Amino acid sequence: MSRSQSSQALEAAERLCQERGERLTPIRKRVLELVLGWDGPVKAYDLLEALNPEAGTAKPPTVYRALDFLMGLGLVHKVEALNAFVGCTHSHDEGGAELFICSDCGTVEERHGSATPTNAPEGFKIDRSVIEHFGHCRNCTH
Amino acid sequence: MSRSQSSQALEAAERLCQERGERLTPIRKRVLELVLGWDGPVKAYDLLEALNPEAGTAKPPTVYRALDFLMGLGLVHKVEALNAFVGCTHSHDEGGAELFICSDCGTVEERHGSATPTNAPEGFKIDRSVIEHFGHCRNCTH
DNA sequence: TCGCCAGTGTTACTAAATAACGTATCGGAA
DNA sequence: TTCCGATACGTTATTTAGTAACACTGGCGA
Repeated sequence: MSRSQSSQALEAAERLCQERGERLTPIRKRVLELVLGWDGPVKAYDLLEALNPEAGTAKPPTVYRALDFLMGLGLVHKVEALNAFVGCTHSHDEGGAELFICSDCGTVEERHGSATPTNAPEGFKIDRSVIEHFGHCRNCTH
Repeated sequence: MSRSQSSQALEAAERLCQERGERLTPIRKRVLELVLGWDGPVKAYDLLEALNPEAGTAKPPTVYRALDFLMGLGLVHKVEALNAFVGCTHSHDEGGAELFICSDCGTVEERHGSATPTNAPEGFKIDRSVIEHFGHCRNCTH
């Protein structure tokens, strides 16, 4: 993610927290910065490592709590198939993201598709959808 | 999954292995039986536990190897968001499944939707898609 | 009969995530 | 001001998930 996108997302996060009466504490902000600045999806334990030279004593719950918080605000998405996390620059109120993940360069594109699939079982009420496409992005198919 | 579905799936597995020159060994068959007979998605370590009274000394690689084999044949799918596995009674040659998972009763419905989403980034070539919908099935919304 | 190879056994380890509980800080009510 | 409750964070320990690496075996073809 580019620097400008990243800082925009940070500002958006500040605003979002203000609106909702949530606190973007230093740890949370730092984790968000790291996720946004990371090249591709990032593992929780890599975040932990990145966090530690500065924070010193961060342990798994620290980073998982921050990630949970950020996911709650929709600022970070989890890539379930990778056990990894990606930053999100979209302003999406509701609804899940549809992720396109390049297996070569690791970049993740996010789209917001139609919430309801055409072929759901009758009467099935969807709460949350996980949609992750793995393949090769435009740059990597050349 | 009902008993008849389960035994049909087992027969289909036998046939499929025959066709492909693969061997449905006792362990693989037993794991498939367990997955098919399980009530909802099953965790690898639960399979391991279920396996052990009989096999005695099964260890993680045993069950993961069997699951990998069965997934390769499309007889089992992994639910990425749950780190769990479900049996598959469909005969689908290619293409990923779309799963509808009831958070109440745990049942999983499998559909095979349109392979290509309408809103993929330009030039993105999809290899594999993970599509998992969580919610409430018809029976559990009443 | 030899040697390969797929399948399995086994040990050990890495990675991912959470439970449970203690501590600090801050803002509002008494 | 003091106390209280809530929220966030620190810390220890444990559980859950998955894999690497190597040894062994039994069948099958040369």
